[in-house]
Amino acid sequence: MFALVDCNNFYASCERVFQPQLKNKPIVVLSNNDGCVIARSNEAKKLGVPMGAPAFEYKELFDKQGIHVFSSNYALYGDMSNRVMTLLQEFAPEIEVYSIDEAFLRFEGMLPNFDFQDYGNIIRKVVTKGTGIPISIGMAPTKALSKVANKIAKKFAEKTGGMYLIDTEEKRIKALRWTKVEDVWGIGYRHAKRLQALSIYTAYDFTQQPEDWVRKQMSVVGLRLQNELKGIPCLEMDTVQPKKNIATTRSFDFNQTEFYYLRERVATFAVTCAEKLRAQKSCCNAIMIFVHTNGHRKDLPQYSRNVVLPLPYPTNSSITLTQFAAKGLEMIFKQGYAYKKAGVIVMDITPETVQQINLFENNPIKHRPLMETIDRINKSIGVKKVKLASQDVGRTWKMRQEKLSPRYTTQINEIIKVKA
DNA sequence: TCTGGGGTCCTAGGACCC
DNA sequence: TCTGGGGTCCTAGGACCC
Repeated sequence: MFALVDCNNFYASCERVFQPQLKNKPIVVLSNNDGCVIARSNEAKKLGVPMGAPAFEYKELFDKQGIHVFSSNYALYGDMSNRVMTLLQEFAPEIEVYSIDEAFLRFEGMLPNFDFQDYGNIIRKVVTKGTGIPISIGMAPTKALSKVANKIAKKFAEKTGGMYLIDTEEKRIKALRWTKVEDVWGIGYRHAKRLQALSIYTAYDFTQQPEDWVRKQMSVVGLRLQNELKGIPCLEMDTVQPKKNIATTRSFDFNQTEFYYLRERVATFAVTCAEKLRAQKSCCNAIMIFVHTNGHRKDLPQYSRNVVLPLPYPTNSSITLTQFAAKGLEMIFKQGYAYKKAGVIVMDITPETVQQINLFENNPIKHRPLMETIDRINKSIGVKKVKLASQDVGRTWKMRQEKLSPRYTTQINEIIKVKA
């Protein structure tokens, strides 16, 4: 038996934990730079705020309807997520943290008459009491079906109490007939359109299609999914593995035209990638740098390019990666364009312990003690206190975050105050 | 004025090997 | 009409997820 545990309106719920007066009030959370809506409370959804809505277009609605607006506070959401996941670990021998607000649990070794419904209710109570975050749970014999069950739990929260179990053939069929094909986990926009054109409207319809046809149209990915929906498990639990690519990319608050600015941004992105690599004890063997203009501005000339540079040896040194990032930027930067976004992606990641020394290059690991020291200092006195000179030492650059809430759970001076 | 930031997997085709 | 028969690796592009 699998369970999919999902936090309800996660970012909005995190904000609400520390501002309980916002219970039952509409809340939205914005993306970086306060660009567009990435999370909504149920009340905000009912008021007609769509996912991805540009904030500037909806400002009037926010004001008129008294919608509470927040900038993204990832320090808070990440910490709250860890708390939820830590509690969930107590309930199953295996857990897969699927995203910041979702986890699969796999149950094994339960007695034949084990009451999963009751167990799910207990998990909900413990997590909500321990963190303040409301959750929904779907349980079923496969991962894909537990996703379906979760959707039912959430959609019919009053009837289900936020926990739904698919444990009979009858319930499985009923659930699949209720699920629209475009809402199935693993069927995206494109496949949904194609399936609908062939009169395949529900998850149940999809399970009735011949296997070789599914295989041909949607590859083994689609076939696995079909089996999962039929109740045949094909998807394993994914334990935490080191990332294969690591990206740091940002849109700018305003268009940048100067090479000088972009070089600083790209250097900072490279440093962040290096830090992420060191945190997972990996090195990368290639680095990609990209820049592009604002695709929404049809009136401006457009330019978009990337370059992948192989590295002479595996590295996670901020210094080395910054140097290559600058070199890459020089290769692709063109004067005369208004750049809106840039990013650095480190690729071809290998474990730190496996070091192939290059015959013709100098000692590739000479930066390691320095990097360890920087990491240690930044950890003890606050992130990003020690920087490279190529970064924004003068703090010239800042993300727009006008509605940022305090980091209640990770900064001692921002901790919530309770008045006597 | 303003429109996010991450990830994964699969397939086909090209380039190469013997 | 005919033009071998295996392989591997890499990349771009497509599809999906949160």
